[in-house]
Amino acid sequence: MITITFPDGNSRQYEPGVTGLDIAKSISPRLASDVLAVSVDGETWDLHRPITKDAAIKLYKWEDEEGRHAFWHSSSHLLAEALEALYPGVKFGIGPAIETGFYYDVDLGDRTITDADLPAVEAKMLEIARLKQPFVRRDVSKEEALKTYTEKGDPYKCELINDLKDGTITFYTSGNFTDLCRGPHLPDTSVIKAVKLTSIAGAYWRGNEKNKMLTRIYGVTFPQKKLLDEYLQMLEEAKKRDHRKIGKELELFAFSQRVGQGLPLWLPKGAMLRERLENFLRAVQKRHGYQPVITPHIGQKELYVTSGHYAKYGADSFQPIHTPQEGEEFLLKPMNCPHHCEIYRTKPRTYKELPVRFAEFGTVYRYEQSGELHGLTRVRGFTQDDAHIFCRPDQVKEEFCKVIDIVLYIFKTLDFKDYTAQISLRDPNNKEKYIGSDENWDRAEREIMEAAAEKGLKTVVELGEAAFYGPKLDFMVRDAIGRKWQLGTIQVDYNLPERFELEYIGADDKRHRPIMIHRAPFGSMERFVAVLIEHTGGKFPLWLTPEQVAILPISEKYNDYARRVSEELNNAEVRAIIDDRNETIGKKIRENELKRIPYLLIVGEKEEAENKVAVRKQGEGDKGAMGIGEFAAFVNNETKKEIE
RNA sequence: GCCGAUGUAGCUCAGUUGGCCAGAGCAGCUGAUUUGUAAUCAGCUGGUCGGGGGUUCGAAUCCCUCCAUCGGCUCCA
Repeated sequence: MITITFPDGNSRQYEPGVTGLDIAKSISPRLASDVLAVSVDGETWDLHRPITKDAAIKLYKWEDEEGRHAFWHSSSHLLAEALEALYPGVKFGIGPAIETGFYYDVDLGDRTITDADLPAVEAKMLEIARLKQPFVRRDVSKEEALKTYTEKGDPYKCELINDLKDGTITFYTSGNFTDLCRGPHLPDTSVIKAVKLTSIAGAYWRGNEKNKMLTRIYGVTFPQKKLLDEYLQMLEEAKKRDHRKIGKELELFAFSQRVGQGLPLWLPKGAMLRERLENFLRAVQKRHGYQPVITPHIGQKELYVTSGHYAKYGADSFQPIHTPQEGEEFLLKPMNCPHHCEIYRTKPRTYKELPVRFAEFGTVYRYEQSGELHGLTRVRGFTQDDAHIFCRPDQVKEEFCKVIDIVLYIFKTLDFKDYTAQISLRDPNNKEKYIGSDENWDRAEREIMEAAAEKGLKTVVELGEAAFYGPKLDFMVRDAIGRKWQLGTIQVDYNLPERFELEYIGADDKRHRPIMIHRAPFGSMERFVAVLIEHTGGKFPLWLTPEQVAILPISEKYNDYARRVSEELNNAEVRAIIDDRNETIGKKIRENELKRIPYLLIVGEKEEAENKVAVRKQGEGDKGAMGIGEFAAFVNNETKKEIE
C-alpha cells in the first residue's frame, strides 16, 4: 500500500497504481465528477496517471487555475482534432492553455480561415467532445517521435522534438489525434460542454519575426453553457469601459489622421483631468525633495550618440531634423534623461548635495511600429512624469524605496488595487545585449530586489525584460479586458553617468561617479489616463473629474438663479456647469448622468425661493435639498477626503 | 513591420447578391412648449459612401493600391 496525503494533512492508504480519479471517487462521486486534474508532489498530473509511491496530492477542479489549465489545454487538442478533420494536411505548431482559454498555431498551407469559418470548427469540436474520447498518455523515444512527425510531414513538431531530450517525450492521443505534449489533460473530452473560438490572428513561429507567420486560433471552453454566456456577457461589459470609447464619449481626447498616427489631441476636458493629475504629482514630488526642470523637445544628434541611444534606436526612430546649416542634425527627444544629465553637469557637484532629483513632465516622441499603436496606451508622442535622481552608491536603495512609496501613494489615492510589481533583470544567456559591467548589473539587480522586499511588494521576476542600460521595477496594471500595461517604472542606471562622465566630489576630496535612477510613477500621462478611464468606467473621483457639478434649471425661467448658484459654487472652488438648454428636466438629467457628472443640482421655483439646490448624486438619485454654501462645503470636503 | 478583419452624416448603425437623386435614430439648426428627478413635439440642415486607380452602360456594393482603425504577433529607450 502507498500513503496519499491530502492538503488538509490527512492521509489514506491506497493500492499502488491508484489514480487521481480513483482517489476522488473514493471520497465522493460528486468530487469525482468535478475533478479535472491532480497535483502529485507539486506536479500537475492527469487523473488517469497511476500513482506508484507515497505522495502528497491535491485535486484540482474548475475553480482552480490548474484545473482550468488542464481543461483548456485539452480543449486546444480538441481544436486541433477538429481542424485536422476539416482541413486535412494542416500542420501544427504549438497549442497551449493561456490565462483565459487556449490557442493553437497552425499552418494551413494555401488555405485561409476566417471568422466565418469558426462556427463550423466549433460545431466539430462539440461533436468530437460528445464522443467522450479519453486522453491517453504514452512515453515515446525521440527517434519514434521524430519518425511519427516526419512521416506525417509536420516540420514544426519535428523542430520541437529536436530540442527535447530523449526520455522526456510524451504523446497524448484522443480519438484520431495524437500530439506531442507534456500534459496534463482531462480524463476525456466529455466535460467540454461549451466552445467559443474567439479570434484568429497571425503569430510568428516560435515568437521570432524572422520565422514564418502561422495562423493562431484563439478559443475558450467551459464545462457548462451558462459559464460561457456569463463570460461573453462579462466581455461585453468590459468593452463598455474601453478608454477609446469613453474618451470619445466624454470628449477627453481624440486623434486626427491629419496630425498623424499615435499623436493624441487632448480635448479641453481631458486636458483639465490631466492637469489635475500633474499638479497632484507635482505637490507630492515637492514634498519629496524634487526640483522641477524644463528642457527642450529636441536635442542635437550628438547628445544621443553620447547616451548610446542613437546606436541602439536611431534607425527606427523619427529621423533627424535638418537645419539650413549643413551637417546640423537634431532629434526629437525620445527620452529626457540625456537632457537631465546635462543639467547635472552645469556645475560641480559635491557629496553633500546628493541626492539631486530633477523632475519634468517631459514630452517625448518614439516611432512605435504602426501595428503597436493602441488608443492612449501606446502612442508616438507622450508625456512622461519623468524624474532622474542622481545619488551616491550608498543612497540607491533608500531612494529606490522612497520612489516605491510615491508609486504606492498614487495607487492608493486612485484606488488601484490590482497591480503586480515586475522586476526585470538581464537575460543571463544574452549578456552582450546590455551596456555596462557585470559588477554594476549584479549590484543594481540585488538592490532592486532588496528594496521591493523591504516594501513588501508582491513581485514577479522576469529575466530578459531589463532595459539595455539597467534593471528595473515596473508596476503592471490590467485594462478592462485584462491586457497588462506597464504604468509606474523605476530603473537603476549605472551607464548614463559613465557615458556623460558625471561626477561629484566625495568627502575624500576625490572624484566619484553618481548613480542615476530613472522613475515615472504614472509612466506616461497618456497611458495612465487610459488605464484610469478603464478602471473607473469614466466615473472619475471628484477631485479629478473635469466637471463636478451640473446645475439644471427646471425651465428657462430659472436660468438666472442657476447662474447665481454657479457663480457661488465656482467662487468656492467647486467646478460647476449650467445646462440651460430649453429641454425637459428629465432629458437634462439623463444626459448629464450619462456624462458621468458626479452631482446634478436641480433648481426651480422652490429652490429659488429658499436659496437652495436639490441635489442628485450620479447613479444614486435624489438626495434632497441643501443650501448653496452647504453644498459647496460638502463637495469640497468630499474632494479633500479623496486626496488625503 | 507581419497575419486577419473593418472603414457609409459629428455619434451609433442599415443599405448582403452591382440599377431611380444613399437611409434611420441621436446630435445640430428653426419653431412650438416652460417643463420637478434618466429621452416633449414638428420642420429643416448635414454624406467626395476612408483616399486614389480600374472593371462596367451603370459601383457604397466587384478588382488593385494606399491610408486609418480593430484583434493578435513582433517591438516597447
